[in-house]
Amino acid sequence: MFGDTEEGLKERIAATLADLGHAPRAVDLRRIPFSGAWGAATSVAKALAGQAAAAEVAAATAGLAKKEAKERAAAILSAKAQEIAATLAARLLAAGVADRVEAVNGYVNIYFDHTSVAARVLARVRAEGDDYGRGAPKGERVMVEFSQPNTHKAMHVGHLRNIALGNAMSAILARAGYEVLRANYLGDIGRHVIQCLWCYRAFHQGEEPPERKGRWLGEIYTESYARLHYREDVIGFINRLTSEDEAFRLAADRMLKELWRKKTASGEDIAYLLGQLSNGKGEFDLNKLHDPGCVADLWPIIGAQLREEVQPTRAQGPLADKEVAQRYLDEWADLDRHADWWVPAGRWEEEVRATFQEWERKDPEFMALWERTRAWSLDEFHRIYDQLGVGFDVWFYESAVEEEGRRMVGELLERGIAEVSEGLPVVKIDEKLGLEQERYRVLPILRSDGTTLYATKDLALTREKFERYHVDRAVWVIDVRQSLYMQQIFKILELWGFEQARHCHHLGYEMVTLQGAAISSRKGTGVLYEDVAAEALRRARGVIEEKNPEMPPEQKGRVAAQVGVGALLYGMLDRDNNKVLVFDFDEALSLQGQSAPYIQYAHARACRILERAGALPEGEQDFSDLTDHEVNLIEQIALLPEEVQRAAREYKPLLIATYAYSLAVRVNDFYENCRVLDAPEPRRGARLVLVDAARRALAASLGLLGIAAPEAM
RNA sequence: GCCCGCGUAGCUCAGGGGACAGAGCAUCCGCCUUCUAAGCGGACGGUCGCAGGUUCGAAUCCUGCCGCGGGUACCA
Repeated sequence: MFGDTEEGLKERIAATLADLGHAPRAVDLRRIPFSGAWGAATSVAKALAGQAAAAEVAAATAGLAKKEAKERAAAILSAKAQEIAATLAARLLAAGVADRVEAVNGYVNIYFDHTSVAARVLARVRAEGDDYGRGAPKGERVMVEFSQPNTHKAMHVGHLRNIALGNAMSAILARAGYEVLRANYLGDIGRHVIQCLWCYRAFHQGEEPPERKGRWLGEIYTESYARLHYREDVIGFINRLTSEDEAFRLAADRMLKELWRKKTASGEDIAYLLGQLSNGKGEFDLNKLHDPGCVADLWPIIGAQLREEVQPTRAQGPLADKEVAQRYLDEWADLDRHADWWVPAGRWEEEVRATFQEWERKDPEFMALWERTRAWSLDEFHRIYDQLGVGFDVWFYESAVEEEGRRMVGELLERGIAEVSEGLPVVKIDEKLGLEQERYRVLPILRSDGTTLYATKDLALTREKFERYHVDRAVWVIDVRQSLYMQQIFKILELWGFEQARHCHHLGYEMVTLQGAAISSRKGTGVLYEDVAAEALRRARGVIEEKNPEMPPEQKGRVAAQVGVGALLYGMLDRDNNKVLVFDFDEALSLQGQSAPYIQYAHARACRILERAGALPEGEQDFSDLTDHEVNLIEQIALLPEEVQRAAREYKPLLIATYAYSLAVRVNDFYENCRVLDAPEPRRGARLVLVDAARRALAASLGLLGIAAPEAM
């Protein structure tokens, strides 16, 4: 907290306490929490008071009621603490520890000499320049894997949280002194890709748009999901309907008579349907029908019944709850738009499996299609990374680790780490670790049909990280829901003998939701990154036009991008990663208050002062008679190096996000209260040096968050 | 069932043993002849989910309970 002086200070306090006859005990040090007061405080006196006054307290409170006794004890202890603090403070002062040492409230406050500490801090910032805050090299190589988008799917704002966290974490670790490798791992194969390509070939071959093909592919994926789940959705709908709508149940008999007249359904199926539609249990199961096709004929009859419930034409019908019926009618209409899917849907799953086989046997035609469409997605991803200013050192692809994954499964089986259970290779982790209670459970590492799982590839890939990239520590930025899975992977790697596995870390984050509903690219309920970013840039541009119309148009565009994207990124970083983030468009795009633009603005203001001032003054400046505004700012600037270390240690970019904001608050406070350019010398020179240091600290902390620091806004 | 996370101002969130619990948004009032007002000052607003415990001291640590979310062998 106070650099090299911290340990020394603690030792001197401890020695002084020993001198005063107190038993040895740990000495705490913290910052004095008052504005304008800069120094270290210790609460040892409070702790010592508890022991020193124990007997006195016991005597004074004997026989008193609990509440009274407590108040009495508190009074005695607080007086005792202040007494010890006062003695200690006097000794420290006499010993020349500092020019000002005071006992306040039982604390001992050791005040820094503003002038000399300010000079030291600002000299350090100036000497280190753009490297201010960089920690000494740790000699450890860390790989941070993040982003991991799936090709053939759209990028939505949920993915942005991952990118923002991973990018910031990488920057923080790098500045803290680690050698960092940023890795991306693209899901370019798997069920989702096969599904998308099946849908593309079956329904959209040759109709791709001239641009934004990646996005279009995402839409195809969403459609494939809807198609493949169509029957399930219909059955689910019927089950909910029959359990909730009594009028509907009572009409079952009439509806099935109508179906019977169509003569398409067998008597057995009619009987089954009648039972399911009228019993209200919601257990209708498609597999129990001889001919699922009859549901297609029943479907319009269901719709007619719901319309009848909403707007009765027959007087004698049972009374329906119109609100419920209307809700179901709306849902029916949604599903009815794709009524023609029902019959062919029966063979789609089969078609998808066949497509999977094409991949497995590397069918040339299929491979060509896969590569072509994959490139569409990759192009789009690269555009997004460029806009975000995110770069990667290593690109991994799921498609490239499948084979290695299979080999690895063989190896794990041979070594007895994995075993075949219930027809597939698994690792019984708890059993292998000899744990009595279930904790890591069982992880399947290959499907029973021999196709690979995510775990298959992940295990193989991680081994590659260790062996080929020689990383000492691997960090995964992934959804918290993978938390158990990640622990399983770490344990398996440990069982496998990888020492590095003990230092691996899962940087989990909670999901991004949309007013309660989870974002899902399967269901297409996401807010696409592209759309949000476009709007963010548009709003930022609007503010620039208003505030700074003189700025050259080319610069306006650049700054709008820096501000808009910055606002989005900051919104992803300024809350704890294990808190659900409800994405609010206006809040995320806000350009005021606690936000990236606020911090960027403080930076731009500092830049403007420096620009107008010309060159920085050379030599030592006089930092005597600093105002509270200046002291508070310097104190915050001085904090950056340790905040970087803490953020790296705790895997918390949030710490930097909060730090940057408080720094900007202090810069603005300084700006409002302290004139620089028209201040008399030597004050002017000293303040210019301070502004320069503040500017560097702001730029550095924004950089750690992956956010640009424009010089003008 | 078991495991993990969350619960702090009207809303969104910081703070995770210490000195009066802090921001932003929202609402209201004030500040641009002075280095960019994307700013600044002020007002309003809190039994820190509940109950015990540990401690000189608990929003913070421990236990139990309540509420919400997530995970729990062939999804990723």
